[in-house]
Amino acid sequence: MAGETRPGKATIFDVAEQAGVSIKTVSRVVNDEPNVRQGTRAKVLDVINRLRYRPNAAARSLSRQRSWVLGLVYESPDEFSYMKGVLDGALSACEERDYSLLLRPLTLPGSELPEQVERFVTQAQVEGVILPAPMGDLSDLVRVLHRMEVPFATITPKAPVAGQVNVLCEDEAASFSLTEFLIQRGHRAIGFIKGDPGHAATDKRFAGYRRALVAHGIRYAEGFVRQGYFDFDSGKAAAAELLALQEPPTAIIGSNDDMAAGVLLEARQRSLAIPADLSVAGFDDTPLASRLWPPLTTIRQPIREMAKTAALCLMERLSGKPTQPPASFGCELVIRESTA
Amino acid sequence: MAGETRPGKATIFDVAEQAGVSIKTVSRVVNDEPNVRQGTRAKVLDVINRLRYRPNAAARSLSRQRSWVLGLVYESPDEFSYMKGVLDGALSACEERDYSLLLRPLTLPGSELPEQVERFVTQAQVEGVILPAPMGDLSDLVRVLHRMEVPFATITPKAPVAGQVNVLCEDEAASFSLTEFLIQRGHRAIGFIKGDPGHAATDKRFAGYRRALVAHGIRYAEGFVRQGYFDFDSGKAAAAELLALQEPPTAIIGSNDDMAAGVLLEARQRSLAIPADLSVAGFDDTPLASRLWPPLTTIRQPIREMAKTAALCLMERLSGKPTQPPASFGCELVIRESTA
DNA sequence: ATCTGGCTTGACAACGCTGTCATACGGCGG
DNA sequence: CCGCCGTATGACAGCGTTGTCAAGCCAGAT
Repeated sequence: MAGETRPGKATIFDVAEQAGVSIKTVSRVVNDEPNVRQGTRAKVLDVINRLRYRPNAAARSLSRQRSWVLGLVYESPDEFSYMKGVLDGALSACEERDYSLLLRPLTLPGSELPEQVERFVTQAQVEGVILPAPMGDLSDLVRVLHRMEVPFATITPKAPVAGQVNVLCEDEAASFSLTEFLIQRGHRAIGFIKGDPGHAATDKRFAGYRRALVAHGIRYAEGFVRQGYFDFDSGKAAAAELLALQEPPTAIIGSNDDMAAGVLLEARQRSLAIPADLSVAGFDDTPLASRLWPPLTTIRQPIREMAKTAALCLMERLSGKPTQPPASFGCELVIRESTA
Repeated sequence: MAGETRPGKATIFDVAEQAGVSIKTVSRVVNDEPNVRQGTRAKVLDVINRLRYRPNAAARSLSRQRSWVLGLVYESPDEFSYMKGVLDGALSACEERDYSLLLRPLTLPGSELPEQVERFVTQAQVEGVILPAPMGDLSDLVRVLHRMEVPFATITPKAPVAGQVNVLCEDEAASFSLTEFLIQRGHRAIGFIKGDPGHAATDKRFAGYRRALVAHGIRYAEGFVRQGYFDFDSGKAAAAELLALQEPPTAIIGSNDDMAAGVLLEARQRSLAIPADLSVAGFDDTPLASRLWPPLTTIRQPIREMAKTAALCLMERLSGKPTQPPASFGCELVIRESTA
């Protein structure tokens, strides 16, 4: 019995020859197609194992006119925790279904964005693209994908894109419950730091905050609201303004954990005791939230599952199956020691 | 003039036909090969633009027997900042050279690791793999790659792998200078929390610490050293032990920022003032370091550049060019308010 | 005028796999 | 014994590139 002579990689021809069948039969076995006799199948599988045969992806792609490659286009923030959730979710979906995932970080005010995305998609034959916020709201980007006829899935877009997969979450409700929680703990003067205007979460979280105030008969005061950009520095700066008010708020909500961290630092520098003098809360429940002092009360969003769902739905679409829009994801209030 | 009739995607045949040349000539133009007359080249380029022709990656891979795909195999930690640096660096290299990057997170005590990696590599025709610490030290993994004849690049392995790209950094020297810095600030009782035993950084950082003590005539005390695992919880636990000593250290070095964050939290819970009662320092200069209170003194490692170098060297090797080992990277002491 | 050699160019066979279609085989009802 | 049909199998043509090799052309040398 001549062992494999190791002539580079085994091809479908080698398997066919050693198994005494045609390449087509090998192909059938490899792809689990019907109409192959038990015995034949076993014989082929045996040779495949012996030869360590693995189908060539390029050849398969070429022949089938498919690449099984998904793209993930994102804006890369310093504090990467949220994106890590997206990444993990997407990767997990890809692993399940034998897809590959390609990454494309983009810097945002981007005039060359359409070309960059086009190059990304064509160069690697990307079949479908995942667009976490705020990518799904960039009309340039969406237009390019439409023109190239590349399906995509948005994660928490401002407005769902018609004809595409859109994964949403109960941001407004979550913000409502967080605000309500603070109100129930006795807070009346609650500051709010908005996120980047480009993100849907910004509007929804703010809306939930307002609705909670109204629902509990608290007058909404514009002076307690500041614009931030989802990053530490803007959170710190906003907190500085709020805490410098004549009558500063007794609680501040940051629209994400990184901004809430900024609030914490600013408060510390003003020697405020947390939560005695000031309650602070954030959104996202990133690792940062539990590492700060005191650990942050925050909203946990199932971002990993959301991204996974986005990827899976996208794959369904690519296989031509009828897709129904995924349900909206719920969030969870995580109470820690930064609020009282 | 009949515009493009949009029959799916344009192929090299379409271009050849419209330009009145053979497909081979188009191929020459596309690949910037010599021996094409100026005029011909211009004519072809014109048609390419008009038709928005883009070469089919699968066909190209199949024909050239190359995929231009790199793999990144890593262990995915909660605190992802370090890996984000690796990711950014690798992606940047890939973008420069028109490679694609595929990710493969692995969970570590992994018995199925060899199969997982083999599947990863074959399924997507990965040409070369990047192995950030501690992946380069897993003999199972290295063995599989050797067997499959897949070149790889390690980032800060314990021992450089012969015949492969190895990117190193001056971890020992950095640790020495950090420790020396604390000594110069008057500290004599300096605690040290080691990282995960599987990482090279663990040994090197510890060695630098010891060398600095000796260099300054301070007796090394085993009691001041604790084992950690590069994560928040182990850092906090180690700090708890150190601070419970009869004569606790006046400064504690965590082998990374996440563990230092743990120290900070533990200290806080014991109502220790930082840095008055206790100085704390970390490694890596992650976003976390600057968001904590007080901001951490730490060591900045050029991980992004290191990863980029690893990727670029790997590509050189894949193109068959003679590669010389990259130089060792230096680190930088970042002094913040957690030390006094 | 002929030969030589360097540019240009094109014809055609891979590359490894899947889709299409034809063929062989083995009952089964008439 | 014939025709029919469903299952099992194989031959062969793509899929879109690139590599190989041959051929055409033209200037300069002989």
